[in-house]
Amino acid sequence: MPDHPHASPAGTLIAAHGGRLTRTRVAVLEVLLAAGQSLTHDEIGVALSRNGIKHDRVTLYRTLDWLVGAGVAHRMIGNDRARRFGVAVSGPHEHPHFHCDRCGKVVCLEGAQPAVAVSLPGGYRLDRTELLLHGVCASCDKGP
Amino acid sequence: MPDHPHASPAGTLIAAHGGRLTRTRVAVLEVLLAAGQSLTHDEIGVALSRNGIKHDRVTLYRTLDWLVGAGVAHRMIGNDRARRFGVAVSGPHEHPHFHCDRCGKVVCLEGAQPAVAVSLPGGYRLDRTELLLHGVCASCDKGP
DNA sequence: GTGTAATTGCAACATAGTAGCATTTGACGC
DNA sequence: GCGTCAAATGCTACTATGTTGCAATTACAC
Ligand SMILES: [Mn+2]
Ligand SMILES: [Mn+2]
Ligand SMILES: [Zn+2]
Ligand SMILES: [Zn+2]
Repeated sequence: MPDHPHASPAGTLIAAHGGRLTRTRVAVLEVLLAAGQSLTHDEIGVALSRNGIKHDRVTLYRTLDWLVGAGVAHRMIGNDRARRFGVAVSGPHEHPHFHCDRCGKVVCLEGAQPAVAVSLPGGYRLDRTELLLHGVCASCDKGP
Repeated sequence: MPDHPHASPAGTLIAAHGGRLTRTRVAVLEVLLAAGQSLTHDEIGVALSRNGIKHDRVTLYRTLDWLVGAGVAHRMIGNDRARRFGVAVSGPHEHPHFHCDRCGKVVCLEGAQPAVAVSLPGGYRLDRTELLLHGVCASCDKGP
């Protein structure tokens, strides 16, 4: 719908992955790019509305699925059973994450995943490792 | 309901944590002790039924919550959004876990959690770390 | 045995996500 | 620009997983 959607970094990213340039797709990716942390489906929906983007719940789910499938975004499940989405900056987010066990917030941490030396049972195939630090975030630690 | 529920390891464990010895509680813990892996609420329910233990869905949820609160069991969330429960053998399961991204199965791995040297943002409090290995389990790798 | 708080069972509710299908639209060739 | 058509959308239902409120039951201390 914008005159030149390709002009934005979001549009470029989407096009680079062979996806159609749709209003919701671009808007969602812009939200993810602007966010400093992983966001839930709901949080993204609220952000879209704030940006004046009318959208459907299901379309948003499908848009997020597409972004993940295309490798543009990554998805992780929080202790609150909600999936959170973020831009996949370099590969499938090979960095540790912090999960706030109070509010569910997830933040990406700097630094590489530690080298793992764990032996798997026979026949098991390893795809990737994930290091989670669980605790309480700054705002939850203060607040009630 | 059994004549001497204290006689079983399950009964002993529950009593040691100051909990009332109820039929479902003992039966659930026995299922967890017998399982070689973490089980979902549903899988535990099926196991109970197979053992002839009539039970209520909600009671099972509450029983599992109690076991986790008492530190007898631990709970983790899988990529399929289902919580899985296992006996907490030594502390809050300080060992790595393997998650099958195909069927959701979770298995506890031997070995200790690697020492982590990640710096958290200011004000964040770290409670525990969790190392997840993602991949495909042996049965999923064979089967369709 | 009795009293009482913990536990259960049931029905209703909540949240997060998925499926089917008719309608709309982005991209492509002209 | 214009027609074509698969990809994407917007609905409406539906599923899976877990929670709440409350009256009835039960384990256990006495
Ligand atoms: Mn990340
Ligand atoms: Mn474990
Ligand atoms: Zn928090
Ligand atoms: Zn599997």
